[in-house]
Amino acid sequence: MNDELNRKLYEMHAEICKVLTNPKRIEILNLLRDGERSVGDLALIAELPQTSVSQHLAFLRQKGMVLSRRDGSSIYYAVANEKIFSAMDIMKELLLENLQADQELVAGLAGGPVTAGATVKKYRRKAGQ
Amino acid sequence: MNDELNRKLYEMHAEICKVLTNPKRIEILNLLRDGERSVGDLALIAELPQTSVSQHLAFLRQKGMVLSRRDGSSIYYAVANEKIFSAMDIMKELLLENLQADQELVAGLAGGPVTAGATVKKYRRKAGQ
DNA sequence: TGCAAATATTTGAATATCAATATATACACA
DNA sequence: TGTGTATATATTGATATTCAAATATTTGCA
Repeated sequence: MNDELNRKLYEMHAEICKVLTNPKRIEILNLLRDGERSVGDLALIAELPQTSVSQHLAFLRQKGMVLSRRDGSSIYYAVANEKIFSAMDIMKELLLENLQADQELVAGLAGGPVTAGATVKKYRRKAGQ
Repeated sequence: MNDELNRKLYEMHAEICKVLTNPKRIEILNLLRDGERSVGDLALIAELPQTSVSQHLAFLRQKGMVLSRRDGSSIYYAVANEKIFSAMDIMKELLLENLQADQELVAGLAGGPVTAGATVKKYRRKAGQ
């Protein structure tokens, strides 16, 4: 019955996560951690072309992740919901823990096939490539 | 000095977040919430072609988000780090809160331009489109 | 009104992603 | 060894994303 609705929800869920899949957007969001900033400031600090910053801000705005406020000729952006930082932090932790696991895997392989085989036998991490 | 390294980190951070930007991957991850499942089961439950499930699992595996274990002719997948669920949950909360905010905005606009104007004056939510 | 600064939007080319199809591999069992 | 089942990989065409360059809009101020 609400199969259709579920699918729609998954789509929206995936869609909003796209906010975090561009390195420049992540950098911009990080710059907004300690409060609002103007477009020009963001461009200056991140060393990005204004037009690029503006594009990413438009995207973030369209997804409801940032709010904008005009003051004179400048426009200030702020994060709409601080929860985005929690999500970012968790994903970063995941990234770092994965990197660490990979490193341990490599170290294990270097230590000889016998012990290495034992540590990766039950579950396979990153088969292929 | 580590400007280059920072950029690399942002890239990897953005890259790992791609795990969450496909509705089918989100559904698959949700199915793994209560433990491991075989590829066939996942395909059956999610009503997706096996080849599609396999592709998404390969992607998740390549990003280190799932581990696989072979048992006979079946291959069982499990989430590698439960933190991914926290990130998913937060993003979903964000989504729902945004939907709610939009709804309130619409309700405000329907209530007449005077009060509506007052509620959205300071910060702008979703300018354009 | 006209000009400059700040920001936004549009456009096009390169690249990435997706789903579907076809093909390949690994295992179990006879 | 041969066959069937489970899973993986490769390819292809359609669609989406990205970046940068050009252009447009808004505001402040002379």
